[in-house]
Amino acid sequence: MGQQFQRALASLRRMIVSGELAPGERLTEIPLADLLGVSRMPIRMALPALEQEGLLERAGKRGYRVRQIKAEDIADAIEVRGTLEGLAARLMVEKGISDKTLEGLKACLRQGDAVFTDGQLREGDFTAYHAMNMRFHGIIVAAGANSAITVALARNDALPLASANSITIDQSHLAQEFKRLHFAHMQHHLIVEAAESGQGSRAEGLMREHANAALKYTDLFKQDSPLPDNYRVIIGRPG
Amino acid sequence: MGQQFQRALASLRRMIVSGELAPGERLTEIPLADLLGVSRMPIRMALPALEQEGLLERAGKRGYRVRQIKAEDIADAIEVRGTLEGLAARLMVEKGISDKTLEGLKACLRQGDAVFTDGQLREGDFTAYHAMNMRFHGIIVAAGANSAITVALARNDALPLASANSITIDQSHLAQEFKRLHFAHMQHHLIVEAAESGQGSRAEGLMREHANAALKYTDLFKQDSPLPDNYRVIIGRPG
DNA sequence: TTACCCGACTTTGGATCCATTCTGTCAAGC
DNA sequence: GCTTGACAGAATGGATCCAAAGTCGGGTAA
Repeated sequence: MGQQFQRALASLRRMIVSGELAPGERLTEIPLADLLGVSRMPIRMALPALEQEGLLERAGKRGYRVRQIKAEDIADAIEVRGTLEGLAARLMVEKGISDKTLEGLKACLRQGDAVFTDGQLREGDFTAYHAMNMRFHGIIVAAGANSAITVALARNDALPLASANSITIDQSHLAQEFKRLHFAHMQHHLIVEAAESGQGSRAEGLMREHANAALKYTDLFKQDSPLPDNYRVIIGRPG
Repeated sequence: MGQQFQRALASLRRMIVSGELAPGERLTEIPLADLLGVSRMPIRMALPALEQEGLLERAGKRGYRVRQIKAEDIADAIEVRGTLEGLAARLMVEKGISDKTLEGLKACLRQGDAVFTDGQLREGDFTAYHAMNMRFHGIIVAAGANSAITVALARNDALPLASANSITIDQSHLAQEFKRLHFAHMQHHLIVEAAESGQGSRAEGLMREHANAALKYTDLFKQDSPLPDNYRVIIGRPG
């Protein structure tokens, strides 16, 4: 759509996710318009969009407030993500996995292997893993060839920490985090192995379990403040 | 939100679902505003909302067009619905089904039994079944107590014929349709039996399969015209 | 002193106006 | 004859204005 609308939407989204707009804070159109230097109109378009994304909720009959994201919300979204991605994995196998898809997945495996085989942490390892991980999940969802899954996942992934497009790293325990991602990558291997063998149901189960690789960090949200400084969030855009 | 917006949204939704606005038809704001007797503003709010619901799609950089709903889209949405409702059923069992929930489900079973036990068709049977069916599915989703499932299902159900809130009846084969619904109701019985016995995984599988009770009618959409006259669609609102 | 009602102010929803951008058509040039 | 470019018309995005609805506070009466 419009330039101003896109800018307002992106700005508000960023301010909410970063905690600049505190959970529970009431948002009214005019102050936001002044703050962002636009008229009320782009704000009026953006607020319902952010409500759709689950970042805002209506405050009574008038106005919106920033939604308090609870650990439970993220855990719920991760469970749904695992279920839907599991379904996609099974459908991918049942419909017959194409050579191109299989090659794409194997390329992801190789890229992940390259990160982990030298056994030591290097600058850029996390972003490299993250990029590969997004591709891996994206390929499976696309190969599931079910439009409703794609749509449902896109909406479910609006909660940043629930999405396969973001990973959260505890920078004060890098070695441990490295092992955690390594384990997740071994799950990638098993998923591809199952898919290649035509084991759709096994692929589904593995994919479901794999979503839990992110679950550990939902505890962080039991505090109502933003993430502690030692955590780093990497968020990417699908595709 | 506003009165005019709600009216515009409802009117447009009805006109799209009924085929009054043909699939592929291009929608521009001013003619729609004139048609509904409102200003452009409510229309401008309604069109993105209908795009979110999957009833419209963007037509290039300017304007929207009515989305062509394919049989495949509905089949996809039904598969996702079965998967998510299955997840809800399992969670309901695993979290411990409450007395109130169980009693609600059993009430649905009794209401359904009342429809089928006298063995003959009566006026209002389909609407009675439909009301019960909505409650049954609603109770299970609510008892799953996973907010992401609720949200995902609400969005997935925007396609009318994919939702548990609508049933489609072939009025030229009423006796056969009666049997079809009877079979679906027997699945309800099995689901409750599994839930009561703590068989979460069995409940999940049954619920998944149960979604297919609606699948038969996706063939109807292979024609690009609206439904034949002998089909009757009953659509309800959840809650 | 407390509860209820009335009024003023704030905020949102709707309409209209203006500017920008896109699209389609027609003509000219290659 | 086909392609490209320019111009005109139309549609959208953004801003401002107006009306209606809601909320908050104060005052009065019980």
